[in-house]
Parts: sequence; C-alpha cells; structure tokens
Amino acid sequence: MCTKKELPACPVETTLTMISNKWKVLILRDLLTGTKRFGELKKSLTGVSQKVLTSQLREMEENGLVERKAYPEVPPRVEYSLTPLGRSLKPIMDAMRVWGEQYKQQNA
Amino acid sequence: MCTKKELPACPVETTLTMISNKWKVLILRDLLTGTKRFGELKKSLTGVSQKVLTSQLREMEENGLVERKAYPEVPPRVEYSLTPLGRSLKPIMDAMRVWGEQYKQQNA
DNA sequence: CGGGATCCGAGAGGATACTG
DNA sequence: CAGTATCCTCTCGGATCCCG
Repeated sequence: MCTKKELPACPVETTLTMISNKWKVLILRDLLTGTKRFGELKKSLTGVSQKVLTSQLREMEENGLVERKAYPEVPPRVEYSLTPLGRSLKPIMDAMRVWGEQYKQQNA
Repeated sequence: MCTKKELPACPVETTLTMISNKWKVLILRDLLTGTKRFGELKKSLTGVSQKVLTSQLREMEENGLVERKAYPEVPPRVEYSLTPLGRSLKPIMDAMRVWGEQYKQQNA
C-alpha cells in the first residue's frame, strides 16, 4: 500500500488510503475498546459477511493498523487488536463520534 | 437519507452515512477552503469522472452538507459551497489531515 | 461549462459449502 | 471457531455522446 510507494500529496488522501472503507472504520471503533475475537467482531458489525470481514482485517493488518494473534487450540481462537499505529487514529474516531452525537441531537 | 428515517444506533455510523465515500471527503476538503466551481472541483479531484462527481455532489446536497448555486449565464456557471452543517465536519477533516501529516513524517 | 442519458466492464461483495 | 474456495449477482464507476 503506502509502504514504499509514493504517498499521496494531500495528507487527507493518505489517511483515506487507510480508512476509506466503511467497515474498516467500524472495526477500528470496535477494537479501540480492546482486543476482540473474530466472532465478536462479526456479531458487532451487523450485515458484514465473513469474507468481507476477513479481507478488511487482512488489509488493515498489512497496513500495520491491526495485529492478528491466532492460538493453536481446538476450537481455534483468533484475537484482533490495534497496533500503536491503529490506536493513533483514535482522534479521528473521536471526532466522528462527537459529530454523530451532535447530529443526532439536532435531529431528535 | 437520514432525514426522517431512524438513525444508526452508533454515532460513528451516523457520520459514515454522510462521508463514507472517498470522494465526498475530498470534496469536503476542497470546499472547506471556500466556494468552488464545478470545473475547479473536477480538476482538483484527479481521477474522478464528471458523472461520479455530479452524483456525489447531489447526495451531499440532499444530506444538507453542500449548497449548489447555478447562475443563469452563458456559458453556465455553477458554484458549490458548504452549508453550516458541512462546515461542522471540519474537526474530522482536521484530524484526518493531522494524522496523514504525521504518518508521512514517520515514513519519510 | 455543467451537466443528463446511455452503454458497458470490472470487481466488490453475498451465499453456500467445505476444512483444520 | 475461523477461516478458504467457488460461484454468481449487481452495483459502481468509466467512457462516450448530446444538450441548454
């Protein structure tokens, strides 16, 4: 992704290469509250298919936002958590949450 | 959109209904610096087709983020600007810009 | 200049079945 | 449980032409 290639000129675009996708934002929101198992994420993100959820998590892992830890157990257990880079996106998430709350109040 | 219908339970999702799209974020970035003509937006947003740009602007207009002003001239002139609601998204845009700048520095 | 209308292809994403 | 593998649908978005 943005590893070695030239980054976009605009900082906002750089951010978008990370979280332009709706599901990624919601995954981020969930993982900001702590480590989650795959099944927990799937249940929380209503409407997402496991295929899409998996692909989004893989991309976020490649981008260095998410860490995947698989435990060699039966039945298998896989836990996802945010890396420091992933957690550094928190101000953006906070701003989005604040805006959503305000908007909801105005339209109540 | 979110006019009369039930809003998502999560504030973040509410925000996403407004700016889940990449182009909308970039349109927002451009219009935060002031009113722009259609052609200016098209030139600034490299890679967007006029069809997509038009549809995104229409949706943002319906969502109350953007105001469209057409002047009855020849050749026609159409100016787009942000409504107060659109400008209220600035904190989110700022957070995205800040994050992008920091990320670029770390990977310089 | 700022679109609307139409056609078309790629690919995102759903549903289902199977597996370590 | 947490995937992978197929298949298949259908939307998004690009390209092109036309119009006030």
